[in-house]
Amino acid sequence: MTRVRLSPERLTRAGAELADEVGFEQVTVSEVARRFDVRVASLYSHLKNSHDLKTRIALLALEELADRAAEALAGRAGKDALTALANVYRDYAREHPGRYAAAQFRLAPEAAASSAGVRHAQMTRALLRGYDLTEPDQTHAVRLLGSVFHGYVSLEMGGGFSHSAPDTQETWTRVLDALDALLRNWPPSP
Amino acid sequence: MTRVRLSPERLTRAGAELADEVGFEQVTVSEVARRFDVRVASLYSHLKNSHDLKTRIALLALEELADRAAEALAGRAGKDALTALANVYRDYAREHPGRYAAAQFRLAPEAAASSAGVRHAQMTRALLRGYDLTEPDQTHAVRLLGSVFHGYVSLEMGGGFSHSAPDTQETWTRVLDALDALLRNWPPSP
DNA sequence: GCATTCGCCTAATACTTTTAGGCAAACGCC
DNA sequence: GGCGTTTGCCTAAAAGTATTAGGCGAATGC
Repeated sequence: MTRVRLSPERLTRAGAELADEVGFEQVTVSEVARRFDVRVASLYSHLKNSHDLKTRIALLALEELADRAAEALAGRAGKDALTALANVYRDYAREHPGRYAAAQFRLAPEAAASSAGVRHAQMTRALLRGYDLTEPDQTHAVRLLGSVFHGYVSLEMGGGFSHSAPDTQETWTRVLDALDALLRNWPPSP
Repeated sequence: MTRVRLSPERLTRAGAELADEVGFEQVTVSEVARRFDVRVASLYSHLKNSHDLKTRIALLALEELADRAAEALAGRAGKDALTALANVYRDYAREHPGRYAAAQFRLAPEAAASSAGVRHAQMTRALLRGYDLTEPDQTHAVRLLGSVFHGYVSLEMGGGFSHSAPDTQETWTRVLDALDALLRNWPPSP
């Protein structure tokens, strides 16, 4: 029997594909083993445990997402940049629902700190340079944008906006218009 | 041996408590059985299966949340109502993290349609009567508010706003200020 | 008090997760 | 090209969860 050449990276990629097919919740060490046609126990030389696999998938998704975001922001500013960044999240979630769910996986604090998660916050800050916000309002705005992007995408994917009129694409466009208007006209603190 | 008097309702409540203690993901038919000191198989006369248990917990959470929202909105309007409704979600998530996670459980379309989920949308609509929005902008605004509430709460709970300055309470207040300003000054469509 | 119902039990099967220890393929070296 | 070492995948086994089938006794109703 020739060997299969497993590695944490290959297992993670397979896990990510599996997540997109059946959902992140259903990702299982056993199923990944099955896909490589090896015994489950064999994966445990490459992965600490099931949680480790999920963490790695989450980190992969965060990186991919951050890479896409960086590319989308390059050379854009203002509303153009806002729209581009927002669409990165929405499109990624549509193309890779399992990975997107993985990106929400609760990471241990140290893992989170060294993840691409921080790049995301930095990029949203970069976006805001096109608007006229100073601290602490800039941080408030970073958090608001993160909330809207994540909240919208997650409700839309979850069927929260049941396919009723008006269609979600229209809402998405108008929400981005509204956010742009809000950022250009951020209310002063009282 | 005297009987324990199980029922779907009691099992659901126990499951909800379990969710708040260990997380919705970790809710297991076996653990619920353990809490009633009965055999796992005994639960299957009251529940179709594990998925059924989770669905029931989700429906319970949605109802509780809708009840709280209805109470919070009673007698309030405008920004007062906006703040009250927003705090219902945030407070519920803090008091009952497992139930809040359950409320995001993907329901089958028919279950979703007959759930309290629709009440939530109606209440957000009611809130918007205090602002001057007509269709389809009202629907866009309903979706925006849902996204912000859910997105903010979920990121905050997930540690997304790593305990850095400024604190999340301040951001929350300013975000609600910003949303109020936005709703009072909704940008016309282009 | 007795018959019926129905609720919880035992038993059994099938997965998934995880650890321990074995054997042979692959690699590095002469 | 043979030889030893490493190491990668295997078998074995234990523990936990999900689920179904069928039994027996407690609760209920007359």
